[in-house]
Amino acid sequence: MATRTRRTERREEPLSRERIIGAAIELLDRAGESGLTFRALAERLATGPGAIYWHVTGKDELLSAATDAVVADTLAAAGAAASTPADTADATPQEAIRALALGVFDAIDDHPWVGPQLARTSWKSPMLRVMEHLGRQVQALGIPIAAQFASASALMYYILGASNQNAANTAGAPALQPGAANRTEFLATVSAVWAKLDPDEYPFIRTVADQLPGHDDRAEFLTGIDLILAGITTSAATPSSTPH
Amino acid sequence: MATRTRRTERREEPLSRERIIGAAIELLDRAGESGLTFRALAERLATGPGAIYWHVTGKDELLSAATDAVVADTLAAAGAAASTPADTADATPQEAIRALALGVFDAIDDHPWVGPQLARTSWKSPMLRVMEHLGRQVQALGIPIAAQFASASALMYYILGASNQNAANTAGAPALQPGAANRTEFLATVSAVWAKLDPDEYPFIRTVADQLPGHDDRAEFLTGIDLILAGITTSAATPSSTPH
DNA sequence: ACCTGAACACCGTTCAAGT
DNA sequence: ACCTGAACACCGTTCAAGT
Repeated sequence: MATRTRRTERREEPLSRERIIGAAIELLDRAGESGLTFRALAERLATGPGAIYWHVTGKDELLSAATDAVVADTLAAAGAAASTPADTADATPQEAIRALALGVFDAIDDHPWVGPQLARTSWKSPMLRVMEHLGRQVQALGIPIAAQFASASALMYYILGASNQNAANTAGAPALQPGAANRTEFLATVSAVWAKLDPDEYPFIRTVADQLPGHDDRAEFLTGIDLILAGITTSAATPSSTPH
Repeated sequence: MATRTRRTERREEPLSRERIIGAAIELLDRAGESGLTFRALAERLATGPGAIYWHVTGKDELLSAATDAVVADTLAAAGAAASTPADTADATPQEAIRALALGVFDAIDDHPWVGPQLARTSWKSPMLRVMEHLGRQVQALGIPIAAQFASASALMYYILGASNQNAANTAGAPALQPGAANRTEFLATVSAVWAKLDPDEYPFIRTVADQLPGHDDRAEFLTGIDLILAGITTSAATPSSTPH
């Protein structure tokens, strides 16, 4: 987790890139991407808007740095949890991948602005870091080299997309943020809307509508991970099984 | 494909929601998300900024409508191509899913702003439409009901994430947009950067770096689709194979 | 009913001026 | 070297006024 700083900054400590990024993360967590403003940031840091530009080139770099910080924290925590003997003796690659995936899932749930930011930043350092960790476990699974990149990519994109969707759903009920109660309420609402869709246009969505309310988001997320893991291992066993 | 309108609008035809959305898509395609401005839009439509608000509630709705239009066009085209006897006699569900996936992939390649927009919009109509089409094919595969949603979701998120990444890569070389030559050049540059990463921090990325330049993006994308399809079918054959 | 365009309250960013 | 804060060039959105 990113370091929590006090609401009102003590002005004695000088401005620094680190403090700016920390304050930016706080603003983003509380008010979303539109909440990050150089003026709001300056007020929070008890300085002027221009001062920030001495430590940071602009808003883009600030957003990247904030995203990078969150992801780095997440991977450090997930990596430690997976490889420390304190957890489970020696984790299988599958277990390590699940732990990694859940780490990203929870991080994006805590910081909903991170998802869109990751998707936007092409192959910059945060995505690279996640890919690196996933790729090592894919290698540990014994997947042939030629299929490793595709395997890690499939996991990566699923993790990013599902986490993003989940975070967007959570933000969908704008009243209270962390309440688990109103999230299930939100899902019930969505389910009701789906059930009323045009049967000719949305037959599949309708049949699936009543499964929605009971879902545990994290469990459902892991189901998808397992599904892709199954695809990775069986595809490696019988290479190029399906022609295109 | 969305209807191309002339650069300078003939001012005889009255303003309409449809014309506004068309002009918005043109602006987005040419200049990206930041290029869509009510002032630029007004100039293009030979009117004032305020006029647009009579047909559209605001920028958010305009962006949603533009995204919806692109996705609707794409699905209409992909659906027709997959189900028409003119193409191949009767397509298997796998082939239909690949066609659908490629349709979205190409659409996001043509309209890079669509990807982030789709990811942002939770379970609104464009995503729902894609899910519906994917879900029908998943049903056609004979997947049990309980696993259908997870299967369609995995496909959906992979498609969205991979298409997005590809579009971001294409936009990464800002000089010429459609040139296939400089995209491979871009990948060569990325590969070179990856090869020089710290061996202790990025062992996996380094081993994978030299595979990057030769890749056909669309083929690589389909490899991932096939991998997930393999997971879907084998998971259905042996339910809950991997515990969590 | 539909359009105009000035005006309002914001932005990110710059930069002369201070310490 | 680091900070200040006014100023610039933009935004999305509103709204009285026109036709």
